Amino acid sequence: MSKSEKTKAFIIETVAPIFNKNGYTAMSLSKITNATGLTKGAIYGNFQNKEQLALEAFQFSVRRVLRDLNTHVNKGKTPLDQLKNVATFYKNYYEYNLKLGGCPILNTGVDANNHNPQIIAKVRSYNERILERFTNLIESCKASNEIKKEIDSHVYAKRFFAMIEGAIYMSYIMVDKSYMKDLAIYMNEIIERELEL
Amino acid sequence: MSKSEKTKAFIIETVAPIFNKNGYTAMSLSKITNATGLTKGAIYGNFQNKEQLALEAFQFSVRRVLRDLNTHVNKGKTPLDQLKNVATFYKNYYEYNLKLGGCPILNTGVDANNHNPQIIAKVRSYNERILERFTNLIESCKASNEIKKEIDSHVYAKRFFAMIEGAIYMSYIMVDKSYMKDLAIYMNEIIERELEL
DNA sequence: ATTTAATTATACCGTTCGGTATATTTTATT
DNA sequence: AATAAAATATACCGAACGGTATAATTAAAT
Repeated sequence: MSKSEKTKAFIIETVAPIFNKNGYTAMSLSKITNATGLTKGAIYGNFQNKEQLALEAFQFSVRRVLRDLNTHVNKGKTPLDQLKNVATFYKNYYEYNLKLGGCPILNTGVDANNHNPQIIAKVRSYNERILERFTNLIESCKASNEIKKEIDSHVYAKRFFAMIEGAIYMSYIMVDKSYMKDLAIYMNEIIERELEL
Repeated sequence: MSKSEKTKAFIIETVAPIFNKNGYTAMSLSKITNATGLTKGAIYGNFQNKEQLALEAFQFSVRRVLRDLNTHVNKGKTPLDQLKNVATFYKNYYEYNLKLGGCPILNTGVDANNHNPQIIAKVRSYNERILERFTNLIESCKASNEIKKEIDSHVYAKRFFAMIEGAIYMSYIMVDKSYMKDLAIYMNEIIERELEL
């Protein structure tokens, strides 16, 4: 790992929470240089421009979430266990993202919408991947004979994803992690009541 | 209605969508003067500063939503009808807020969080009012013997509100109003399956 | 150890930022 | 119609904006 690769990574890690908390426009270069202790020369030596840095900072934040979500989900032995692990992952999501200043998918999505086409395209693409992952999980539950065959997996994937983002919004705005705790409970209830055989 | 009251109202109406789409920081005074066709003199003659204008623009946007929601809910004859009307109100919420550039409660909340204490306090206060309204509606359904007495009205108020905001987020980010359509269907299902006697 | 290349710091660019003092225009009052 | 008051336009402020050219420094290669 070269020197520049290290500082590049350092800049991204340091800037990611600023971007996530303040959004693109309010993430000024002075905030970036102050937070990193570096000068503009170092920043522009490692990134094309502010937008490129914002994009990589967002990717850094969201990849961490997706990696940890995936790790947690994969601990489940059967597809149904894995689906239920989606719910339990979000149980502590409020605390999990406190340092970052909230969920990058929610914050960056709302911030970039109507505003920054390149970044919102990335958000959309990540959301599609997550939706696909949820859909496939539900389909796998059908294949393993753990849930009802007549369930529309895409409809439920969308419902779960929307419920998750809604709970995240509420918990961070109201400073009340109980939204995430209840989401885990309720999602599990839905799976057991509506999906399971 | 005096001249200044008219222009003040005009400025707020014109600026509200800009603020809702771009957020506070990106709502620059040049955008404001361009959109209104007025000069800074007119703006600062009617508002203390940018923050005050942003606050009044947000209030204007959210009051419209709350007024229309209330009107629609009140068309229900019984409390249960009214509760179900909450669901149907959001069925067309995507189209309803298209011109505004999305839901002010979602956009302004996420934009102002970690950022603007005064505005986020307003968002929080509106959210509390909405939560209270939902809770009271569910309580009324109990009083009119339309739903189960053992239902925790506060828990369901929070669930519904979170589901609503989540669906709004998804619909606007993914440019897919089906999230709102399905929310209306699913919320109604939940009421009938889990709440009703 | 010297040279070369990569990396970071400095100083500056033009532009835009939010905000204000004052001049001008428009509206209301007499 | 003349005057007073209110509302808007103009011109400007210092500061901060994103970005760049170049100088200084540090790291890697010989």
